[in-house]
Amino acid sequence: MKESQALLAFAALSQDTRLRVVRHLVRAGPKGVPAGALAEGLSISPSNLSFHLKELDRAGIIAARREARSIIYTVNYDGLRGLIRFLLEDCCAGLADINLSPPASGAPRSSARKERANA
Amino acid sequence: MKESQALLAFAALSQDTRLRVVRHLVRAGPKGVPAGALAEGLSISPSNLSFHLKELDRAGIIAARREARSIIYTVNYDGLRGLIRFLLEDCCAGLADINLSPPASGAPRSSARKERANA
DNA sequence: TCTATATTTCAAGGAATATTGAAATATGAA
DNA sequence: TTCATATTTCAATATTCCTTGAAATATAGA
Repeated sequence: MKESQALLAFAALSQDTRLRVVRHLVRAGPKGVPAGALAEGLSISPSNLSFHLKELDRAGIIAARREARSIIYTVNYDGLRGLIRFLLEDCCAGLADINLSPPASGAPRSSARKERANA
Repeated sequence: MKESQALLAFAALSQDTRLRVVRHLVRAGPKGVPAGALAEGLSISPSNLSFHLKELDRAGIIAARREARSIIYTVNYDGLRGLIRFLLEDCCAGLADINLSPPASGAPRSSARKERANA
């Protein structure tokens, strides 16, 4: 994932309504949710939802398919995976000092120790 | 990590200058970088850098310590870890359908298959 | 074809963010 | 204390983003 793509994705997820859309879609799974139901579920106007859906789509975080009169939105798992990988590998863990376990008390030479020592 | 905290973090990382600051600090490691050197390295004005540093700090992504006349900035590893965990657990992988390996060709019932089938 | 439904697009205004340069604060040295 | 350095704060402007409501587009059924 290129940095510019990551910027788009972060921007997409940095807005309350859009984050709620994503979580809604994640819960729904691969079968997806039609735009109308989303707007209902989140209590926002169709036009406003549409604006945010376009943003999420542009960022590669969701996908759309038409089904009769409805447009069904789903999460784009590859897109989310790419963003997580960017955070882990390209952006932030060049140091390998990041693992996902909670900061263990007996952890060896973790930078978190230094931070606490400085507080 | 609360959703509101995640929103702050995404917003913090969704801006070009700030993402560059973070990557710079990650490269520097726990010893950190003084604000002046950061401004030089990124070719932005001290005042503008300061604005963005405050934003990153507010989001819990960096930490600061004073050392004589300089203020040394470091990445806050716990903060970044928290964000990655939010993406993996709280936000997006409730489905467990996300793992970090690239979409394998023989992967079982991955939603990516459905997406390609619909393209 | 005409009508109803589902959604998007567009334009306008309002709100939040980013950039700039000047002034303020904190530290250390002469 | 006075001066120089390192950084932040502030106010003004510029830019980008969000919301709203009205009009446009696409689909399906009578």
